[in-house]
Amino acid sequence: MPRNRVLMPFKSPGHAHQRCLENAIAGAEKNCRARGARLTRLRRRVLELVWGSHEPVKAYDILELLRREHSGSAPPTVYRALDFLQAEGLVHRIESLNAYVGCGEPQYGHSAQFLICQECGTVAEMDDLDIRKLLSSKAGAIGFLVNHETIEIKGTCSACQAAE
Amino acid sequence: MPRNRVLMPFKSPGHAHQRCLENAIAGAEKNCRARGARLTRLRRRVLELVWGSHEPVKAYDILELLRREHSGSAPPTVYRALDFLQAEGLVHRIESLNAYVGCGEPQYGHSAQFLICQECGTVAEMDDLDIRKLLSSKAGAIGFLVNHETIEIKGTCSACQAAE
DNA sequence: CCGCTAAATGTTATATTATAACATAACACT
DNA sequence: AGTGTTATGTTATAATATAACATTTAGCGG
Repeated sequence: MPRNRVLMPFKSPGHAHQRCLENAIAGAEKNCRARGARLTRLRRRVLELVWGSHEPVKAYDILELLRREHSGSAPPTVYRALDFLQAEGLVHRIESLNAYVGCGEPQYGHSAQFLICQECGTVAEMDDLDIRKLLSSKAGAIGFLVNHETIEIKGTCSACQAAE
Repeated sequence: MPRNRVLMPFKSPGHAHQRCLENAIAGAEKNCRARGARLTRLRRRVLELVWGSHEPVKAYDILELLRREHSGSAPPTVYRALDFLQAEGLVHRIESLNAYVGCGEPQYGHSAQFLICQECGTVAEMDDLDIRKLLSSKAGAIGFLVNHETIEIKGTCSACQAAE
């Protein structure tokens, strides 16, 4: 496995999202089965809604969609499902946006680096060992032991730069 | 100026906080005067409250303190002051905590890296060029142009490690 | 100093995000 | 089927943040 990868690239012209989503769900099913985690109907549906795009999705937007399918949905419905999905590493929370994105490479509680395009809203996920190593070493230089990283980078993706 | 620095170290045993706070306020006054920004009574007071400790302070905690001094305080009072202070680089918002910390080295809109101790709540601010360069280069590798970084690292500070 | 303008603050209301607490239902295991 | 556990439903409320408009204050040219 390459040590530095872009887990979710910015949409290429030919991005087949239906396929992308199906892969994500299938992967999630497999992962959960392997670990004995229960990816229930509701949780899977929330995962699908988060994966609806490569843009961050807000909890209350998910709620609104859920309510169309099942009127008994309420905030806890969504937040509990998101908590589960996060714990399983199937989605990530973008702290600076109060929103959620699907994870391209589920891994129990791993952290990653997010590139957020301020023009189109698309988010790419990197999982770069060099970055983690450098942060760890810089923190270590003042005796700090790293447990978890939140790295969210805002800027302009290549497609949007080209479009200017 | 050294290119990599820890702007706010974890509390050393002898940390003289009164002095630290006074320096911060004096520096802010100077900075604002130099730039024609108006550090009003209210804004300065909010800055003092944020600098009350090296732990992140929440907007509504500031509000409660303000109300003891002036009953006409309301959420916008606090959020406007915080917006100003952030714009001037005098405080930073910690996205993952919905809270604010004073900035040790005010600089118009600069970004930084935060080390947040999960034991004692103390936050240290680093402003490390190597980290910025690496992030920029890794993002650049997929054509992404960086505008702003949010880097918040949670873990254990050296004092708390020693105390275990 | 006066009056004008722009900026800051006051005030009321409300939007947005998230969790507590307890009831009910579904599941997994014997 | 019985029982303990996990998930979901339901109601209420907490915590965070902003909109919109009124009033006050500061800066500045005259």
